[in-house]
Amino acid sequence: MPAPDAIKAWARLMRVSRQLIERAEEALKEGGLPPLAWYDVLHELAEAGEGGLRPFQLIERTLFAQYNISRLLARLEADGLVEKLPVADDGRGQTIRITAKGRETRRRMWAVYGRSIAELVGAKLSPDELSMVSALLGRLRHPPAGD
Amino acid sequence: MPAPDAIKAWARLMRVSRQLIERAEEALKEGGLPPLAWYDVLHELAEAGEGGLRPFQLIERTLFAQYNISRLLARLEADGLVEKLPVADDGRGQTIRITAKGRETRRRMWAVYGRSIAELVGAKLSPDELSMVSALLGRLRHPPAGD
DNA sequence: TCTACATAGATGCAACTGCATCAATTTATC
DNA sequence: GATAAATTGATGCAGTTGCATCTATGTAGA
Repeated sequence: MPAPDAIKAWARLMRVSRQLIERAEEALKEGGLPPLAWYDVLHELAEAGEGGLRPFQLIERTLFAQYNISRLLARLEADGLVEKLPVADDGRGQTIRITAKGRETRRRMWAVYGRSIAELVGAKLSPDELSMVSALLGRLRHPPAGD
Repeated sequence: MPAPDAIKAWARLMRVSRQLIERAEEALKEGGLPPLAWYDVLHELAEAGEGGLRPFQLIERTLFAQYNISRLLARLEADGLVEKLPVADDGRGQTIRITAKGRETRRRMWAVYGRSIAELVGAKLSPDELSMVSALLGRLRHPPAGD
């Protein structure tokens, strides 16, 4: 039903993303570091700064499922990488803040993860091609991204 | 460490692929159909025809882990979608062949999956852009694909 | 205010994944 | 041909995910 061009692009997207994720996970594992999902959360929290983020904000940003974030945060807390603070004006919620140890872990992960990105993507395409990829994929996003 | 362009392309790739997979899985689930992974295997087996495929060939084609294929095939067999045949010249192995019911399931899955591809990708980019995506992603593959 | 409804987050249970390892062959080496 | 090494596929166990549901709190409407 879809055009052959669309099927091919879809297939490439599926296989390449799977392959790249696997490579990046592998590199982290070899470095004795936590999986990619931890990085995503630590990254968002690091960017958020001292104010931290509510779990539901992490869900919006990372696209992880609610129960997934809930348990991931429990593991991160157990490892001392984040802390859960009660939030003043909403008794249901909590604010998640990254700890110093969390920042350190994120830094060590980035040393490996960043290298993977550089090798797997940065070294394979020219700057022009990279921004072309970003632009085209941005159109596939929901909602579409213009840049 | 990687260039900002590379990071952005990577981030887009990660998020878009996650999002698209989720949408496609969702559509299948709503149709009361099995998950994407089943389609991948049934598709390969349907293309292989009566000769079938060895599990290790499926691993090469789909990039699933060995234990994953092993158990997925057990489920497919339990559902009567594939059959396992002993292979003459190799006592260790087996040949997996899709059944009529398997072909039928694949067809019903494609009706939904194909529509997802058309909507999520085919409708978002022009034919030129689609082949551009395929070409660029092909370069990220290992080994790189030329076309 | 009382009741209904919505939202934030956690959790029991079943299914699935990842890891390590196993058993059964086949292939290579001597 | 005998022994070691490699390959094929399965599986026990622990950790994770998905689903449904639950508790607790907040919000809206009569």
